[in-house]
Amino acid sequence: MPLRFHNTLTRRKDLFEPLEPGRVRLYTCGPTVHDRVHIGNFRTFLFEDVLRRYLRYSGYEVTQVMNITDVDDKIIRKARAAGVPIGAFTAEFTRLFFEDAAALGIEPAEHYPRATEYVPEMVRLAMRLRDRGVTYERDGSLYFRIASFPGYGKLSGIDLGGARDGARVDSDEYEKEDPKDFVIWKAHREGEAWWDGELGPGRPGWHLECSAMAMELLGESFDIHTGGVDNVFPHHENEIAQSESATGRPFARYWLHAQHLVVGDRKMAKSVGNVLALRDLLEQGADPLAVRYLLIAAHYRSPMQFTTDALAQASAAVGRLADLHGRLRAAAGAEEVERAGEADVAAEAGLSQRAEASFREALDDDLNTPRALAVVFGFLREVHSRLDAGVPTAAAATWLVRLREWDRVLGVLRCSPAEVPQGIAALLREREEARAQRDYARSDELRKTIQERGYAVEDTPEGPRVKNLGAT
RNA sequence: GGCGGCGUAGCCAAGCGGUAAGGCAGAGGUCUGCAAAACCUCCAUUCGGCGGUUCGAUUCCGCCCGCCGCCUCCA
Repeated sequence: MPLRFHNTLTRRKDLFEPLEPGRVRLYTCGPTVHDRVHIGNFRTFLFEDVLRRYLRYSGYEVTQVMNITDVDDKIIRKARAAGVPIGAFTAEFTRLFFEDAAALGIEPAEHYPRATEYVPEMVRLAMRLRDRGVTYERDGSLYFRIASFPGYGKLSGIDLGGARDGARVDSDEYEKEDPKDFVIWKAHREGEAWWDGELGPGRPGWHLECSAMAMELLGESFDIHTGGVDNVFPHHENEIAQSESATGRPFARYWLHAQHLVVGDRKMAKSVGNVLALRDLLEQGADPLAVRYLLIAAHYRSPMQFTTDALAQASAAVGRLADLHGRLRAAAGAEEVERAGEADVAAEAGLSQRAEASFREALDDDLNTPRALAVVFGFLREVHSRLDAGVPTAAAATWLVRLREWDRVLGVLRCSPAEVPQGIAALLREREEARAQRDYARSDELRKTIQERGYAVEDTPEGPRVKNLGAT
């Protein structure tokens, strides 16, 4: 089954073929660490996480780069306002970003380059552009002349010819030949961070960062470049212009863009004032796995509504998956599971194989996570049904393997077995005794006590089953 | 004004030419000391509206309505 992605460059679903067989080089635009990253941002990062996970699931070795932009206008302004050195300011928000990313189960990328650590590379790239004659200088700043790049606009579809009515022009900028020309190197201004070098005192433009770091870590041409839709223009368009002007080679071959998370019909954004950080939701008692589930439950190219109601629904869905996981684990037994191990595919029941084929088919089709989840739930129902009918544990073991394999991509399964504390176990034993003696009043009272301590008891033919209600 | 996207059941959300996936919520049932879980059944003659193309359209085309994003830093 061929893997296809919707490519912003071609506006079609293109067959995916990496430059180097078996290996994918992926550049994902990361956060600018001037504030806490909100869940709208995380929608994109989770899309990228599922992307890398599915590429690996499909057998590719993945080299992912996610940049951390740790110097820009906003950072400089905010750090100064806070009276904190820029380095300390960004270090804190970088730490918080990694903390939230880990809570959401985002797999670490191979590289997290900081812009401030790649200034020499950026200067080198800027020099290459200058040598090519596609730049010009104004008051110590270096600008890229977009008129020099015939392919300008191929990503975003903007038409260079027409003047831009309604487009505002940054009054802060110095005179440019064309309003769309962009800065490569910003001349030093009093009180701002700056570097010295061949280009004179100043700091790199934002677009230059990504180009330089991508080329440095992935090569001049690589496979996939991703980001939010709001990056298509001008950021990604400019990256292409400067990168391809410098090298004369294609930059990224597949451009994938995630749609926004929407709250009350507006995109979630600081400027709108409707942002929610992961921490806000956790403080309201949300399960990070439910947040993860919710954010990958819609296709990445569709705008997605965020409501607390939808989050509660996601939580219920995650709970059902956890229940199936627990039931399979109990049914299979540790020993069988280990023997079923790796990918005992041949021994798997046809159910698993059919479901696996559908699962891959869904994700091969431009990473259709909602469809993949529908497959998982179809499997869930069928497995429960067969378990109700009393299947042999060997089959349960293969199903358990199947479910866990899928979770390598989805990452929504609770993996901690939720060990039952001693005190709870004692209460459970006591309750079982009461039930044996048909003392149901006592039994119900004990259930209530156990529940107050955060555990739910469910009676099954094989004995009581306990669920950790506050589990993460 | 230019470029792009969205409008599918109470809610979230797939499908995009062959007669509406999945989840949540809801109703009935099986099971159960009770409860829960699980399972079974039901829950959009209909996909913002109006036309058109077609044997057939939620899916293609046109127009209209509502909404959003980018064009300035932005996931």
